[in-house]
Amino acid sequence: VSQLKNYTQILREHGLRATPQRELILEMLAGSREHPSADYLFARVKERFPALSLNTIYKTLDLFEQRGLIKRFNVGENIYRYDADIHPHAHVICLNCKRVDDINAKLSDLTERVKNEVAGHSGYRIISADLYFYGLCEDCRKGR
Amino acid sequence: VSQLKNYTQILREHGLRATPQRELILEMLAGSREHPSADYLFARVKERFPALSLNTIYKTLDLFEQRGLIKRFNVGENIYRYDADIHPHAHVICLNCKRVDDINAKLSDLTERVKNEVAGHSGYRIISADLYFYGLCEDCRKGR
DNA sequence: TTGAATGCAAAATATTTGCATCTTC
DNA sequence: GAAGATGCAAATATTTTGCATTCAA
Repeated sequence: VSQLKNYTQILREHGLRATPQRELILEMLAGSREHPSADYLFARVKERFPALSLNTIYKTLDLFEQRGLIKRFNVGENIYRYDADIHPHAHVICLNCKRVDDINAKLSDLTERVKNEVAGHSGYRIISADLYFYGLCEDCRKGR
Repeated sequence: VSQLKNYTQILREHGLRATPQRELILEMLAGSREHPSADYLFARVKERFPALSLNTIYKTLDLFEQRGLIKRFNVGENIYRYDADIHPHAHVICLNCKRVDDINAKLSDLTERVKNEVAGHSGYRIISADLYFYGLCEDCRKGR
């Protein structure tokens, strides 16, 4: 999602009504590197819209995903996380602090490369790929 | 898990008491290519142990995973699935019928290869990798 | 003004916890 | 016999559904 466009415009371009809640949810996702869960977004968006319901968060996120605005995924926690960066990219998860980071930019083509390799050698017609790497982040290794 | 050993022996080798429920759960996992969920295992094991509780399934599966007997994972459904094949290997998931298959044997080293590639180029110390590929299985493509 | 979005409440799904009883070693 | 496993019940966590009210276009 381009940082230069305003969110009203982006929503309309995707055939969605521009409500203040939706704009803020999208803004938070686009401005976050944390791959937030519904619960986390609910808490943050509720600060500005105290009457907000979790229902709105879930409905909005589902809709955004259906229109291709965001991606929903699961790193193995049985919690959905959401990402405004829909460009295929792999994730690294810290087994200690549970943070979820994007993979190093040097490996930005990894997901596509691996997907293409599998596509030719599988009984399936492959449409997408999700790659997750588990380990220890720098902070946790240094005991921070 | 070797097919030749009996499950009593395998459990004891892993420091676990051999109860009939555990033996059957392990046998079912080892004999299945379906990557079953807790719920599915519960239904199947309950056929032979009608008093079985879901609690036992979950406790047993957790324990098995802690001892390295099985692997727990999540293909993006918010349901845990379990696999007695602990050898690192990628999975392909049918977006239509939701079946979860192991990747083609020709690509058996894919997970390790990709993991090693990432290990050198990441701020993380990488310990493991999970690769998921989504698409349409042969049956669904042929409209079966 | 009208169809769609929101909020509130309840339900559904999956998993975890507490505890008494029973079983394995 | 003692530590550990099982079963039953209740609790927790996350997501989904139903419906009346409000809002965007």
